[in-house]
Amino acid sequence: MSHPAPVPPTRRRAGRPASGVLDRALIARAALDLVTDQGYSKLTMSAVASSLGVSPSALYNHVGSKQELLQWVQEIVMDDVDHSWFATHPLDEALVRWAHTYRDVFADHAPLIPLIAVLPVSDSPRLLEMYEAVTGGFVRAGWPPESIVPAIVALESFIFGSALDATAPADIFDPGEHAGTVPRFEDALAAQRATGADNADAAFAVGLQAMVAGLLASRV
Amino acid sequence: MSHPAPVPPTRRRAGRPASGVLDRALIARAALDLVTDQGYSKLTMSAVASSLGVSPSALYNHVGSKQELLQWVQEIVMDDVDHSWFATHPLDEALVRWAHTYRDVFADHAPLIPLIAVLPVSDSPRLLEMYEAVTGGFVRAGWPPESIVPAIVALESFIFGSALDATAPADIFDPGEHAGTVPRFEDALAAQRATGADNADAAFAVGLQAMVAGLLASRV
DNA sequence: GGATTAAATGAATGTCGTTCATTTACTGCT
DNA sequence: AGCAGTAAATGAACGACATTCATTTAATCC
Repeated sequence: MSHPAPVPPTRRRAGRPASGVLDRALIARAALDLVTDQGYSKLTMSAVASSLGVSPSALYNHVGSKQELLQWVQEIVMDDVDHSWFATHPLDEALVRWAHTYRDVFADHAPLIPLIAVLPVSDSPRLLEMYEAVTGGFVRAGWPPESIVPAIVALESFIFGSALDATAPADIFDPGEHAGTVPRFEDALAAQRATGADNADAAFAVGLQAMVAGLLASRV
Repeated sequence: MSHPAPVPPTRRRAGRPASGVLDRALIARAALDLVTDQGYSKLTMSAVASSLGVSPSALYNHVGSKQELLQWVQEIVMDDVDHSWFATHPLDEALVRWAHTYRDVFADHAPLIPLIAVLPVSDSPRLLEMYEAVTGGFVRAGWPPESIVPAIVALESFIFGSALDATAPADIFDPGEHAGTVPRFEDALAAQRATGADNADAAFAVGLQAMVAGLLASRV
């Protein structure tokens, strides 16, 4: 999981080092590793710098801001979203596969969601590549062009929301001190709990099914 | 919109003031006003304090943290979500009404989304009240109890995702420098644009229709 | 080989949320 | 009425952070 920390035992003296110490790939990788084993709350510029054996200000020779660094992380992480099925499978199956991998990736990277939801795609070639693949799936299924983007955005919205939801504690719906004041909700909750299924997972599965079916049925 | 700033012209001296200066309602209101006319980026404890004519540390006699203050804002804002139709209208109509108001509210309060998506409902009586109303709608429509909570969560996930999406700039999908590399996507984009409809709004409408129809059709 | 540029250090800055010692007034008890 | 305890202000201070800047050193370009 985590890479060998390339912290040199001897302190580097000021001035440009003989061999390049940093570059975009190294910094992005260090950030991702940090996130992977310590979470986003520990992702600070200082922490990234120290894991690279470098002072924080050195990073700014390569990256403009922490925001930009987060975009680099997003780019890497995006690789785990599988859009390959759009070229080979029926649209509904491809959508389900895509949505599941997409949601799983961002459930592990929830803090990126508010970022990516608002990020211009031109800043992220891989995002663009993904959209091209997904669009291809709709086109091959015979969808009218003007309905494709809204359908993708609707699915993505559900995916992002579900990824956020997946990070919530399991007992989030426990009425606590207000028990008894919301009887129907408590019934429904108990019945759901009795199924043994994880609530977030069940909601995602059922919602995805519903939306895909609903979209394909209407093909507005 | 914004209330008269109750900043006293004369500086208060240290020590407990004769008449209560702060309370929960005042602080929450000040925060909401600040957000309403300056946005979340300007919502700092200092700004809230100064709009109340008080020093920042004074707030901490009433609120435990900024997080908690955000929860107070969320509670107020939640009032604009309309769940009244669940008692009076067919389930599908009530869901659409509810979802629209819910999404509109949080489109104006996007920074609250990551908070509420993970907030224990026991911390928010109004949230709980809303769930009771929504659950009532499903019950009256004859839904099996164990399917209700997942359906609500699925809809909520879509709503939160759509609210985030609504805050994105309109030209977010412009391929920019990568124009030409994603032809099918660019076609779809152009066709959508030609409809004249706002993309986020179209996506929300079509996604909501699809999910509601899909859910009601399956009633898992 | 000299000028320019790139890339490091380390000190410094500014913004925030939050804590703490201190002061003052309200409240409850006897 | 008087006193103890608590509540609610002030203002100074702290600790994280992201970010900037002056300085130093090495690579690169002409």
